[in-house]
Amino acid sequence: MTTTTRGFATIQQRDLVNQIADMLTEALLKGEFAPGVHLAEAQLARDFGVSRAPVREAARLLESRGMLVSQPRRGFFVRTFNADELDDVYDLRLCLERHAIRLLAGKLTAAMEAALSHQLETMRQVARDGTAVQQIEEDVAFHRMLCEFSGNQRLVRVFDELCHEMRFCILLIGQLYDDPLRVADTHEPILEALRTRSPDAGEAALDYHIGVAQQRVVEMFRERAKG
Amino acid sequence: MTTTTRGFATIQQRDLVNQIADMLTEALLKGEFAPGVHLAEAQLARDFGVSRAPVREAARLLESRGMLVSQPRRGFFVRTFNADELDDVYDLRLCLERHAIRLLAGKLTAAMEAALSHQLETMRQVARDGTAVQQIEEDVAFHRMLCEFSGNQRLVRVFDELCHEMRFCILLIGQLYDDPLRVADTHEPILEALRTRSPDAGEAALDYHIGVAQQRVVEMFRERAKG
DNA sequence: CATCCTCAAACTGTCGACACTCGACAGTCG
DNA sequence: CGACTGTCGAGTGTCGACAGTTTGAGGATG
Repeated sequence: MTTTTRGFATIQQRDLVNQIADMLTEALLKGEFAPGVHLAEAQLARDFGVSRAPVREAARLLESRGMLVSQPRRGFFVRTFNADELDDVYDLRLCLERHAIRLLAGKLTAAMEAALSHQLETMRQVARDGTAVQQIEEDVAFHRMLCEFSGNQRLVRVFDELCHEMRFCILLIGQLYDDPLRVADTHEPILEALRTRSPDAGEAALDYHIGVAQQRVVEMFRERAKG
Repeated sequence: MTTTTRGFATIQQRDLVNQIADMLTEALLKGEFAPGVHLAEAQLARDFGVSRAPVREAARLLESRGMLVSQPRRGFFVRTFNADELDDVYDLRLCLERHAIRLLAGKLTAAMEAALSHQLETMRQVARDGTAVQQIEEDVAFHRMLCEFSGNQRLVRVFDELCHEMRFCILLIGQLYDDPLRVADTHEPILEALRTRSPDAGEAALDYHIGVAQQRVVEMFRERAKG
């Protein structure tokens, strides 16, 4: 949140490209476009009431995020995931977070610990009275903090990319957590390992935590593909 | 394959966007644009003899690859790296390759081993009578194989992104290897560890190999920034 | 009935044009 | 002399249009 010297919030003059990208992203996450379907630029441009140029650029943006794919002279299509690709995403995510927690264990500050604790509390809160989307977002936010606090910004960027793809798949599945409060609790061992500055315990906790999620999500995704 | 009215087979007309992206990439890697410099769309369009639209899209592509950055209403600028960012890239790369070699150790086939051996031989060849660029490319190719053979395609994609950035920095530095043949040889322990299916030895070999490169490259980069 | 061909509609790739914004510079006022 | 304002050129954001390509339907053909 930036402010001027007078305290006004700066005018957020976002360009059309980002607005369109956000709206497309939202639509994709809501499942309004079936995987593999063709997105016609002209049609989208009409829908948004703009010309094709910004739509094209927004589509390129989403392509770079792995949500769309393009074929020359044929245009953009909604990215299709198969269970193996999703498995790769989780595998890579685990790789990143293990690394992050190993780095973090050696440099955890009181402020970081407080932030993580607070985030865990937020997760428990939305586990009780929040939507499924909120639960997922707060969950992601916790893991993102681990990456941020690791100090490797490049790692955070990749993590964000992977999250986009995971969200995409998860919201295709529909509801994810059967017992959100229990899911929130399974983050406690990770934080506990960090408190004791133990990278090995941290890795182990992560392995378990993400492994369970991976198994569950990929399995559900595989089922959905059949049905 | 398109043909002219005269019936001559014309060169496969690749997308302008990709052609421009490739030429821009090449120019960037050659250091023809100083880091931080502003790239004017209209000027580039004139240089390439095309309109601004494909230039814009190519620039977006390079932005997603981390070689350019854009500011709203101001356009595209050549990405500036600082030594810390480069350090992050190497750190992440090591993280990926460690994971790859761990996966690979459990599934190495004879064909994979042969391919890696062959690549190592190629590296020795260009170490004797190749250019610095060739040496770097064959080196990268070896490491890329490790990622590919790991079986995680998503990991390969991230590796490729990181390589783009590393090339970008390395060719900014200028010459890298003082003794290319020795550098090629330091890949042998990695392959040897794989032959014995030992993930731990593989990680250790990688840690050493990449650690040395990281230290050297980042150090040289830091020096260059001062001088 | 299956296959090939023709053709029109739809769509993408590219272009040139216009409006608006940003930054620099000179001029004005206190 | 310093700060503010008006103006101007450069450059981006967006648009509508055109040309060539892809697609799919429907008819012709074996």
